[in-house]
Amino acid sequence: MANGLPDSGGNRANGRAPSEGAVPVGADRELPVLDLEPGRPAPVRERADAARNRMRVLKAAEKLFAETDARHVTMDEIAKAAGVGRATLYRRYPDPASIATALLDEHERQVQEHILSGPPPLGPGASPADRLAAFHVAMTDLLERHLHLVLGAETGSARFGTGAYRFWRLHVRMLLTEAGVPDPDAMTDAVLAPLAPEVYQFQRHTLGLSQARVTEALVWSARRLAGHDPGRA
Amino acid sequence: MANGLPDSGGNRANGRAPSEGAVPVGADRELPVLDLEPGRPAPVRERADAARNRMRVLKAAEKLFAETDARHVTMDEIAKAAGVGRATLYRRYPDPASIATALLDEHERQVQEHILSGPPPLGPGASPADRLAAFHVAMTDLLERHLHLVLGAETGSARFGTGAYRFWRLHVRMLLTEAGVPDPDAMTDAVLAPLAPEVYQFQRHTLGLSQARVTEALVWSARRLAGHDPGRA
DNA sequence: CGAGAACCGGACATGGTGTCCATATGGCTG
DNA sequence: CAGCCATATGGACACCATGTCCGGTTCTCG
Repeated sequence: MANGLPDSGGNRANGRAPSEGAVPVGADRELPVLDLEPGRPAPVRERADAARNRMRVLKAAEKLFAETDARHVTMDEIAKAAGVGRATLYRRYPDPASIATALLDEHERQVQEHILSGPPPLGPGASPADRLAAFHVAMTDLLERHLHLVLGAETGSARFGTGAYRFWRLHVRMLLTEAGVPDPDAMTDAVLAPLAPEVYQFQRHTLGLSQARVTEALVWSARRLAGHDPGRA
Repeated sequence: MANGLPDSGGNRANGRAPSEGAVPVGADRELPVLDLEPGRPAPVRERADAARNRMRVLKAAEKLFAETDARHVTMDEIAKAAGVGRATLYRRYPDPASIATALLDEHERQVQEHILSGPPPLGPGASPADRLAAFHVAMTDLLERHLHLVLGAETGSARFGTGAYRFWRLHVRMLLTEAGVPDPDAMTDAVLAPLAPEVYQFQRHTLGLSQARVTEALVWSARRLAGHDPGRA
């Protein structure tokens, strides 16, 4: 997975607000995430040792996020596990969340591409209700497979600063608009809210619900909200 | 507000899970929150200086939560602002969240009482759809008035450990069941998710939506989900 | 093959956490 | 009313995590 130079260029600047304003570092890339250039060869050619270390870091972080509570993974631990110094880590990533984001990036991008140009019902062509339902299926699938990373990357309010969230938001807003839902701007975040990683974790692991039940509940609710409405109030 | 000895007895033990299991301190009180005994006079009589200090702490914390980002309020700041030592704070509250919880407690309790025995549509007597709609109105009202406290108390996954959440969950689950919604256990948390303080804050202050729009979107969606369904799938 | 740039990681300063213990204070009893 | 004991108090301590800096090392290009 971490073989396609996932972040050599500048995709760590995807919008997490560290604390108060003050644009982090490289505030180019205004696009949500989405920047479909398969393999641009990095601005100045990455040094071999740097690449090797980045891979080690990514691999170690992946492991840590998976094996321990992703929300309490620390830069120190990652550095130790990867066998590099902390400063080396900070050179590339400002915090654990951005490492999780880097690991998550390609998976999210994949879903995004399917949404934009894949086959229906996830891609264009189906009815808004069907697309919204398919979106929920895809998202719960993503959550199920990479929950630890999502917990590491998009917890709490950080979620809303993510480039990924901007993308999901745009998409859902469009679907709700097409479906004729009253106030799409206000509805969108309500529709997206159950996909917060904390909610999914609570349902799956505290409540013990199966993935299928969670997914089906969301699908049902998607259809109910965006489906043809035979005379609503 | 903080005049009725809001927490002299033992309501700080309302279920926040600090990190990993290990029941905090006073694991009596298994009830959600709800413990309607107007003014039981505290186990052993609280010392006067203790009472005075607790009031000072509560007042200072309230101010801090309101004036600065509630999620970054620290025990140190509260102690300094209240003019007491840190250890004094720790004696009563394990972390800032539990202080926010204490401040929030009576407001939430009030809503809970209205739900249990107030007039319809919030209280018993109305249709499930109407009650769910009224619930959302009451909740957004609570969020609007005390967002800073909720952000301090129920952020991220902490929300789910709260006694309050258990109560809301029970109530919504019942309404959804009555309304004939398919899998209430899975639906409930999806319905509750948009009421997470981070979501509300994002809608109100990042997006700039009015309270009315947010509320109405939730009300619409509540009716849509729990309303009479002319032949659902 | 050598010079310069990029990278590395140990060390430092800072700030928050949670706990301990000697001291001060309040409430009860004789 | 005085004295005692339990409780409350807060300064100090040890720990952990964060970010940053700088001297030394390693790579790449000419």
